[in-house]
Amino acid sequence: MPKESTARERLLATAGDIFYREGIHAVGVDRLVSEAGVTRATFYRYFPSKDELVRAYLESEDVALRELFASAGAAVDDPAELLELVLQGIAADVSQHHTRGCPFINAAAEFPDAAHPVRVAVRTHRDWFEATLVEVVKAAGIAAPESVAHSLVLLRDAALVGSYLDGPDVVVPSFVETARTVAGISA
Amino acid sequence: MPKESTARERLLATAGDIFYREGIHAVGVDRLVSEAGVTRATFYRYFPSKDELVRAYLESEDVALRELFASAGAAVDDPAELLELVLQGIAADVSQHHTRGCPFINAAAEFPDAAHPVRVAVRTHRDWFEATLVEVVKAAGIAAPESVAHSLVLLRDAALVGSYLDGPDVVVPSFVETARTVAGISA
DNA sequence: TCAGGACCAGAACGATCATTCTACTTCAAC
DNA sequence: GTTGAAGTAGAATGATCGTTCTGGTCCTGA
Repeated sequence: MPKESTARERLLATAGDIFYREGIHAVGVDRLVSEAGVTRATFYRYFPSKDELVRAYLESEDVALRELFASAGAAVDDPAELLELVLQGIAADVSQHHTRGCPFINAAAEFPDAAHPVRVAVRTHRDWFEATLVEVVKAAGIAAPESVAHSLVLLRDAALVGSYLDGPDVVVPSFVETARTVAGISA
Repeated sequence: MPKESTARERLLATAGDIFYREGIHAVGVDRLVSEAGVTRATFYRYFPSKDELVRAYLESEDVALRELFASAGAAVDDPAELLELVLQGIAADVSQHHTRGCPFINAAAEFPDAAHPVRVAVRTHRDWFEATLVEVVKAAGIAAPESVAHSLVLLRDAALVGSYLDGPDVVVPSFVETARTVAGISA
């Protein structure tokens, strides 16, 4: 009953699944359309190219995280509590949801050209994430918020990658502890 | 004058360059052989498959880093000084040499199957690196060396990825500072 | 009723993929 | 002096790549 096309949504959802789990250059259009139950013609009706679907996939990941932050910000009043919630949220995401690394880092590994739309989407996401973290850290009244936010971005990258390659059990406690140290929060 | 084949060496060197700079699935055998000045027949004389060349590429990266650590260990006596040298070495490597991220992390992004030879090479490398860091940290007389070494592995992952995506100027100082904090070393 | 858009089914495009093959040259070793 | 390994050149394999096309079905809105 959706006025918005269901074929496009299925395509995007399928792409999100498969691109993340198996890589981007490794999966072809045939695979995508057959998995989404859609024909090639329909694919090219909604996306001018495969690259554009890749970009849309990253954009939807970006949107999902922004919404997560927005709802977390709305649910919590105390800024210090929000920071703690963010750290816990990252830890949970890394152990349960994003177990194959960071979609943006993985995509960047496959797209060396920084001017490519896919890389622009990565850049956009990282800029937003960094700026958002600066706000959260600043609101929590922590000194040198830019520097701390930088470190937290680094640590989240590391947590995502490390959880994929070494397992969350080793990495997540290390992430939480290091993040608290950097932010100057006592356990 | 080398008894050892020069064709194989050229192939491996070329693969190291191109795989790192452009990704793995993105470059074909045609490209590799033409860039190395070698024919397809010669390629398949030395490597049973492209995947095997990928594995050999990662192995050579692994060997290079082990040699770097070995020579650093031989050049320095004071364990605390060695740890500092390792941190500086990572910082330098990240800003000057490995500016397209971590070869192992990038490869893992393209090879989702943990049992694949390429992923086994990644596993081997990370196990060695972690164990080596534990030794260095322990020798420096730092408390909880396993935990600290874990954190340093994470931070190096983050520095490599972050330097690629955000630039070394932002990331390297953050890496050095956070690493010193984690290791309990004063500036 | 019928026009038009959304979608399906499937063939076809030229290009490129990894891999294998034949045929010829070069050179060192026995 | 000959055998054989190492290499070159380049065609050929079948599969898959991203993309386009033809033709038909279904459903909705005017």
